[in-house]
Amino acid sequence: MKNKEKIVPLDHESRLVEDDHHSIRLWLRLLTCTNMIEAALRTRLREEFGTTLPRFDFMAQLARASAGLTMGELSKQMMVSGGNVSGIANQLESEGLIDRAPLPNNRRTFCVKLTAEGKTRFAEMARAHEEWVIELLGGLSGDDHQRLMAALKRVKLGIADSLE
Amino acid sequence: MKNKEKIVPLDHESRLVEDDHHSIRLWLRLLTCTNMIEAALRTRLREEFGTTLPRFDFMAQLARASAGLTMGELSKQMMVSGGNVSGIANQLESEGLIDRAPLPNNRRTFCVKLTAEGKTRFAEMARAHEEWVIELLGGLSGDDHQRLMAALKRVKLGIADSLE
DNA sequence: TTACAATGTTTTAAGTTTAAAATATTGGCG
DNA sequence: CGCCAATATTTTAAACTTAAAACATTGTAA
Repeated sequence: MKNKEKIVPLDHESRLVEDDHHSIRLWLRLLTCTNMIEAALRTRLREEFGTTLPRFDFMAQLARASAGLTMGELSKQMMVSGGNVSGIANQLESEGLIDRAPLPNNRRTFCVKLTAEGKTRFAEMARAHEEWVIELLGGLSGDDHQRLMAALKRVKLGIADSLE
Repeated sequence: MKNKEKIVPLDHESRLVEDDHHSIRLWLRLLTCTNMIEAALRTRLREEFGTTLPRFDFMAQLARASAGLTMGELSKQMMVSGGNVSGIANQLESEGLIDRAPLPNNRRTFCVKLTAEGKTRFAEMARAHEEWVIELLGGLSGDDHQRLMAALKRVKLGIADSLE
């Protein structure tokens, strides 16, 4: 374990070895970028608003759906398990930020919405969140943005395809 | 909640509304792609090898460090807490997949390595893992790969910059 | 030498997350 | 109607994760 001449930050790409397939390299780079952004957003949400990324995400889904969403829809959109959204919903409900109303035609489900206070609180967080993301991705040119969006769209479609 | 004419998979991008900044759109697309790949890899590692992503990651770090690593080095490279690697190491050790050998000159630390069985098991998993990643990213052309790698490199550098 | 700061790891307590089992409700079909 | 599969959600158990405290060892400096 000799000293390195240059200290470089370690991350998932350190896992690479010379003969790894280029798809593995791409995947690890994708993972590193996402983890870095997530870590920054998580830290700031905790420090500035005393909340977590999953809770912000939960509220963000509701902010976009003024008619409300069911637990199942929230689970799918957030890409987390049903049990997970149950837990988050319990927290947000006990803090008065969301509201679960029964649906008349189906007693298995209910309609989850932001309360008035929830909307206010989310609006503050969303403004800061947008600034942070713009700052984190601000080093990219407009061309980079467009190319990345297009390439990631193909990634997304390719993944969906490969999962049948 | 009317029927859609076409069923599309829901994901983080469902959070978007018309006036979101393009950086937000890019971030959510990045997050969606990463989550989809992670979920697929996690499921397959569990189904085919009865293991988890963190355990795979731990072994992957050791596989490329034939001289072994200390717990601290593993913690840094995996970007997780020390307590976390301790827990994973206990599991893998009790399964005989890794081995902790004392270092003669420093009794605080030890050298973690894959056992012979660990190497064998990891090699099987790594082969499958590489296939899965290639399959998941297989929809991309060589040009796409190169452009994505380059653009994500700029993303990574930009993030590092914006975090001082 | 002794004290004490620094280093390396584990333990602890609290919280998150998942997969799977359990619960409750709906809808179809004999 | 009565049964049973499908759907929607919650609960449970186990694993993961972190921050902070505890523990052990090393290095340093009075």
